[in-house]
Amino acid sequence: MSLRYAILGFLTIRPFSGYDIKRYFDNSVRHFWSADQAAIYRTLADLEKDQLVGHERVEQQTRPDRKLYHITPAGVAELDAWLVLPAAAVVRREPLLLKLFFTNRLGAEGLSAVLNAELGAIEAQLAEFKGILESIERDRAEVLQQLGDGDAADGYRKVLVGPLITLTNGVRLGVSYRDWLRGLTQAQEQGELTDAAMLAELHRLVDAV
Amino acid sequence: MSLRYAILGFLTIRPFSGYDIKRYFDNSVRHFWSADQAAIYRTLADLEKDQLVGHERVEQQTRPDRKLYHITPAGVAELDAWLVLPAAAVVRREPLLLKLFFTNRLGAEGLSAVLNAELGAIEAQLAEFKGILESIERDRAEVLQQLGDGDAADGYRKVLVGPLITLTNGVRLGVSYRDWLRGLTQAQEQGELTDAAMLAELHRLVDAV
DNA sequence: ACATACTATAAGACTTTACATATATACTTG
DNA sequence: CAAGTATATATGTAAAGTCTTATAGTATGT
Repeated sequence: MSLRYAILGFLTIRPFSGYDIKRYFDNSVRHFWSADQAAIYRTLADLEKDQLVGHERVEQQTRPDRKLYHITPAGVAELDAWLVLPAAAVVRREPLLLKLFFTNRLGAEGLSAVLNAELGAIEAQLAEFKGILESIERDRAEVLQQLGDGDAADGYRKVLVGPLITLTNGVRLGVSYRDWLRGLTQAQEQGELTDAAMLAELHRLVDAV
Repeated sequence: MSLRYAILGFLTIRPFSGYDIKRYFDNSVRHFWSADQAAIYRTLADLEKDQLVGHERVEQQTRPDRKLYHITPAGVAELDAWLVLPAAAVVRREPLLLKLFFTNRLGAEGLSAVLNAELGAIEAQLAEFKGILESIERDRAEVLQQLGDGDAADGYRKVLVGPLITLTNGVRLGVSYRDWLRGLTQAQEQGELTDAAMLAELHRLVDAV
């Protein structure tokens, strides 16, 4: 369960409430990590039981009190130990690929419907990435102007590298995915979605590896 | 739960036992779908309860009896209805990206260790894809020679298209993933794993979209 | 001779994730 | 003014998936 580590990681940036963490997830790492709100609150409770995080109650007049969680030294140690471990193999389950695996049962109209729906989804995601990039740059310009040139600015820039790396992954793989879908659509339109044509393409790809 | 549909799909090819299905999963679709052995047997029982599949007991002297499952007309209808639906959005959870998101805590050695482990894994997978392609081609040549030129051969070739499509996806995305990892390794070696350099690369990528 | 792996199915316990709902208040929008 | 959205935490429950163990014979390798 790496949700524990995801939360510990966020808490190394600064203290957060459960509600904050949920929003942070949804805004910054949704394309490679998502978490249920209920799971976040329960995991925070677990982490606290293990003394990896602690919290202070922050009273609010107009809203329910916030529980502002912070990471403990033991929590930092646990996180750092996990970070250097090779990443666990991921179990993938992609319903679209499953559908395409049975293309022969889909029929031409069914196939183009499925492909078009997926193309729309990936294009929306690429647009979202563009938005994320822009918002990161706006933030960065603002923060760097405030901080000037010093250790604080250096620290901020180092923290930025990780999010930028993952964003690069999203954009690169997203583009490949879109191109693959476009290729399929085109092949279908030109009646080239045959075993022979696919095999030829695969050879091109594999030989270039 | 699309495991139901995955199994229904396989049973449209020909009857299978639970054991067969598990092997089929592991050999052909593991890179985008995996299933637990216990889950397969339970799902087969569920599908039978819903009368979407049936089975005959095949006696064996040397081994436990096989239950050879076949799909029913109701099962085919259920599968075909699912196939044309737009694919459900996938929830991704990628531990590697989570680690890289917190690159600033990883340190240089930790980062290269994690990147190298992942590079090894993806290169092994690409090699596996190459092997799958070769085995498909061997099979194809053999089967087509047996079948000659007729409806049976046409049917076989149509069934092949789906697997080839998903394999193309695996190879294309795998190559992109590997190139992304290589880029990171190179950038790190050259001390260019900075926010400014990453932002510049992201701009190149996003502008090309 | 012994250990390991393959064929074949299945039940039990457990973990993880998802979905719904509860509570309480403020602010916005039609 | 009603409905919806946002803030903030928490519980209950169902579904889905994983891990372990059981049975039982064969085959293969060391």
